[in-house]
Amino acid sequence: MAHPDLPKIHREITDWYLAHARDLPWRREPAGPWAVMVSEFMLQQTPVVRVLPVWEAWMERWPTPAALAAEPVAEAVKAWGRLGYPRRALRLHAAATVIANEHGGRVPGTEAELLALPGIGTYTAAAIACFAFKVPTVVVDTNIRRVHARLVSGKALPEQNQNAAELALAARLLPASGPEDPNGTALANGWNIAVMELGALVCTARSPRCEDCPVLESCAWIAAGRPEPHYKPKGQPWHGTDRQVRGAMMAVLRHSAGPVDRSELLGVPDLALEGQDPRRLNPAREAEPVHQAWVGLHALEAGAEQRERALGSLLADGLAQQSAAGIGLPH
DNA sequence: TATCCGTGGCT
DNA sequence: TAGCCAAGGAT
Repeated sequence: MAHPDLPKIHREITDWYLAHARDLPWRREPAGPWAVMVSEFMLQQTPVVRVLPVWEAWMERWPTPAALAAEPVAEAVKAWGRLGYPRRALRLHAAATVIANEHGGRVPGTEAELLALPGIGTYTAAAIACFAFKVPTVVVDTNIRRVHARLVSGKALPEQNQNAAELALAARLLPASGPEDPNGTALANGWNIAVMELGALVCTARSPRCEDCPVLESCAWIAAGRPEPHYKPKGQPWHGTDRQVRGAMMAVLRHSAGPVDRSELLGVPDLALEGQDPRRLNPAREAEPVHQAWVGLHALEAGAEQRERALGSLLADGLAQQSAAGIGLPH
């Protein structure tokens, strides 16, 4: 698409958004910056449908950064549940603590300030600034990159690593300010969220619903005959990895009332103890999450060395803490 | 810069 | 079914 009719594309995509956008709670008034920030942390690499219930409970319990900062980080990790990447819970709690202590309890509104907070990188800083503070900035996430790659560059997928050219393209595509919107605020905000939503709902990675696309006629990828990706995406191994072991250990820690015995967490189950530990082996309590978490951990094929390594990394990350009582969630 | 970091639904 | 993929960040 050498000379895209940008005003036309802007109108088609923003009109599509007005008609088809999901009604997400962090987009509703009066959802404030904290609501947006919590959603952005949870949405890092996690689908909306899994975030929704956790976000609702989180905002109910911790309606402000100060409320979260006032509680032990273990509570954040437990409330994070099974969203995955629990380090995000640590960082959200840490960011809330900085906000409470250094920003008067209010989420800062500039990208530079946001970028300085733990767990906030380029994307999240831009997203919070744009969505919560209406800053007309360039937002680039995986959805937006994919839409741009297809619509403008004629490729099936964006490059594996985001590069300067993509950022420049995103900046070029941003609607310019007009007489009714001198700062370009509403236009930029509406455009960013609309393109992201289009990528999430229509211009999806695997089975794009091109028949529902508002800019099908302008799409360079369609014009090129929908060529295949020019590379093979790298897989994300799981079975047998340290991550799998860490996940199983975290499940045990999340569901345990207090610290657990280190050797037990590492075990290779001690058959002599079976039936004696009410936390994990009492048949009457089989249905309890903590029991299932223990069973899941012990069922892994990982050897002692790998379990040691996984636990060591959890301790190093601050997701687990060692005390005289054993291994528990951080305080 | 390449790799690591969870979880589960979908194709 | 096995792999792919999801509003990334830190190192």
